[in-house]
Amino acid sequence: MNYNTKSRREVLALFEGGDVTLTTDEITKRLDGVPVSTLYRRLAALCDEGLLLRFRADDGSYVYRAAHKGGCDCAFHLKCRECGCVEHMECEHGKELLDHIGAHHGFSLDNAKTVLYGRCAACSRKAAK
Amino acid sequence: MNYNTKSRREVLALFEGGDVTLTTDEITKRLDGVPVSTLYRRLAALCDEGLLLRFRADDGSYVYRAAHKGGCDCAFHLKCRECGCVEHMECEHGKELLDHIGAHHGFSLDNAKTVLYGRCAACSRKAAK
DNA sequence: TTGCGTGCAAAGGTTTTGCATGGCA
DNA sequence: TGCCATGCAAAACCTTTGCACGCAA
Repeated sequence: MNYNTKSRREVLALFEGGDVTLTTDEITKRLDGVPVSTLYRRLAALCDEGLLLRFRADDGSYVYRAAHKGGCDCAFHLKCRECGCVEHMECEHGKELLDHIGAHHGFSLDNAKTVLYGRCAACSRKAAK
Repeated sequence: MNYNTKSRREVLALFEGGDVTLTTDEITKRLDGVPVSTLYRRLAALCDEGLLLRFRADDGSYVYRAAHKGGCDCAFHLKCRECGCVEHMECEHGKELLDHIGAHHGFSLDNAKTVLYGRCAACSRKAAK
């Protein structure tokens, strides 16, 4: 399974080199000519393989992100609701909270699925003007 | 605007008394007979008024929750991906992290929109068996 | 050759909208 | 009475699926 086909290569190429986060809409536009059914099937397969992660966007559509090899080490991901950027929060405070949530609240967090929403520093500055 | 109509009263009644979280599907079933278009319009209006909060569920549909008067004081909400329960995490650790995120990462969190996903204590125990 | 992948079109589920009518204030 | 709310049906939207054909291994 998982033949090395053209569409597979094209989809993966979009996510190369960095913390790319793409909506289904962006993917279909960049891969103009590829039928959506193929895209959905390929994206789903890549998620199954663990190469991509899939989230629900606020508008109900999907958003995909490349899974970091070996798993992302970040405690949390901070997504700006204005510019859409995603910050990876890799600091001790965050990791402590993860431990605390597990130890004191009995809750094991799925941090591949967890995104904190808010407004990033840049957009806060813009809004303050 | 916002007349005190039958459907408005019925929708609000569902959210009375506690931390209720309802999917659109549950709402339409409990209010059998009310057309979905009315429900969607009323739910949207109640969100605009600030009485309800609206989130995307994993299946792409909406989930509604009563907005606490004066805003929910919890640092975070922990949602179990198995049983669907939502825990309000009101502890100093969480609040410290909120402050830290603001102070050190320049990120102002919108905690009405932020939900941490994982597995609650009860479901973890069940899974361990 | 075998079996997954592709393309097209049709179906599925949830949410939104148009329009005429009904009901609150 | 004026204006918002309601009901019904149709549309919009994103995603999934069926089926015959194509292509990688």
